[in-house]
Amino acid sequence: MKHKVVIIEDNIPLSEGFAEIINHTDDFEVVNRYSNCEDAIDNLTYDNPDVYLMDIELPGINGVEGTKYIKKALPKANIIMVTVYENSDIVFDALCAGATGYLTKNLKPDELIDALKETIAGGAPMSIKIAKMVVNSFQKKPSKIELSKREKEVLIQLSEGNSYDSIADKLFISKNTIKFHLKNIYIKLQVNSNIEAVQKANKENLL
Amino acid sequence: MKHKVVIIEDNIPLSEGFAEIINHTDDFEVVNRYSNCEDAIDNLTYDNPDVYLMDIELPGINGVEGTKYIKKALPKANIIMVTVYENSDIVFDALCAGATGYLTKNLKPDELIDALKETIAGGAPMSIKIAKMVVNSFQKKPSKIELSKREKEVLIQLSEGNSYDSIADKLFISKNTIKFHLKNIYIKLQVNSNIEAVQKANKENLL
DNA sequence: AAAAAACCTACCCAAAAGGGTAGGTTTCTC
DNA sequence: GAGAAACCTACCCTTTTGGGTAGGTTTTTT
Repeated sequence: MKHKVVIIEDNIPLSEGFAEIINHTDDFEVVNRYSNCEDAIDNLTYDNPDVYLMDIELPGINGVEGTKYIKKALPKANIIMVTVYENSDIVFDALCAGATGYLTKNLKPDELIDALKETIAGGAPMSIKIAKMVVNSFQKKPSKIELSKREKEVLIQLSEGNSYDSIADKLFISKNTIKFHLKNIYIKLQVNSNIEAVQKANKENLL
Repeated sequence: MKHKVVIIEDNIPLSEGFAEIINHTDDFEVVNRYSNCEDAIDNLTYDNPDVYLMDIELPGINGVEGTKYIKKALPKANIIMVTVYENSDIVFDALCAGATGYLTKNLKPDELIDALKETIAGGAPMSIKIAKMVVNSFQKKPSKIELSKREKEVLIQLSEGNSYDSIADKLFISKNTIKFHLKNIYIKLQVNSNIEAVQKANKENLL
């Protein structure tokens, strides 16, 4: 049994090209092609493919919203975004929406097939630049702000929802000392409330 | 000029195997091999390789800490983790530490070379499972908690560091209403302070 | 040994937040 | 058109925070 692929792409020549490539393989076949999400969504359970190839820029519902919808209806569906966009926001939006992989449209036939195979094998095919972007997103650049050990402890306790009183108890220091550290933290972090301090510390990875 | 590779791996046969494979290519050569991070760190600027292949489990400084150190000294260094661990914490720790890629040790010679090439091309080589893990980490599963529109607005304002008074002004409602919504939010989120509410809302992606 | 950071404590006061009760309107759903 | 849910407001009072001053000790750096 071949793995079923559905293509959602409004550029018909491109869509046909993909289908051509896929239908020449032994493992995959294109069971349907759509030029918009709406039509694809109407036939979700009928098509029930192993993999969707999804364009992002589509008339009507765009690829990211379409991905969310399909994922809600068919949580096990694999959706590979195939698009020209390498803008980071769009990439991350697509991944957050539930995309399994993300390829750019300049891909070679081999790469398309490899991506399909990787998807079936439980992987997440990505083009080189995208993979790099994704990995980079983990690399939090160190903040220039330096908190002392004690200040970090206080902030961690605070972030866990403790009041100054209970933090004082836990750290065996007085509430006044907690406030003293907080004041310094606010200055270092350029904020003036505990909420902002906790959020900024989280954002800058200070804890 | 061949691209320079340094291997940090305490399993000598494995290290030799990698070197053998790499030295048989036209594009890469192993300029040094170490069985611990300390020795590698001593020769950072002397070796100055294009790519490090780094084991995680090493005597002394482990691969993740070593990666942090090397990245600090040589920010442009490409460090590929090569390890048996597929535990998610370790993978993400390594990526956060600055690893360029992450491969598992059962890789084939071709895959190793491909990974090196991908690295030089500015990519982030990952084995299939790792790529999937990384992509999955973006897919925030929707929380079962539902906040009303107004509650979200209040929480967003709060997360931006505004006081109840200024939130009241911005939303054209009274401070009492702010407090009313907050009370309901605390119940829904099972917390009892604004800090916790903001943090939980962020974590659960409610805003 | 001197200087600089980091750490600790106490006190004061004003502002902000938490928790409770008690009412009302608007909007959507059945 | 009844009921539910979301939304809104006003009180009350207690606790918690923020911001200030003014001192001290310990630890690290120069």
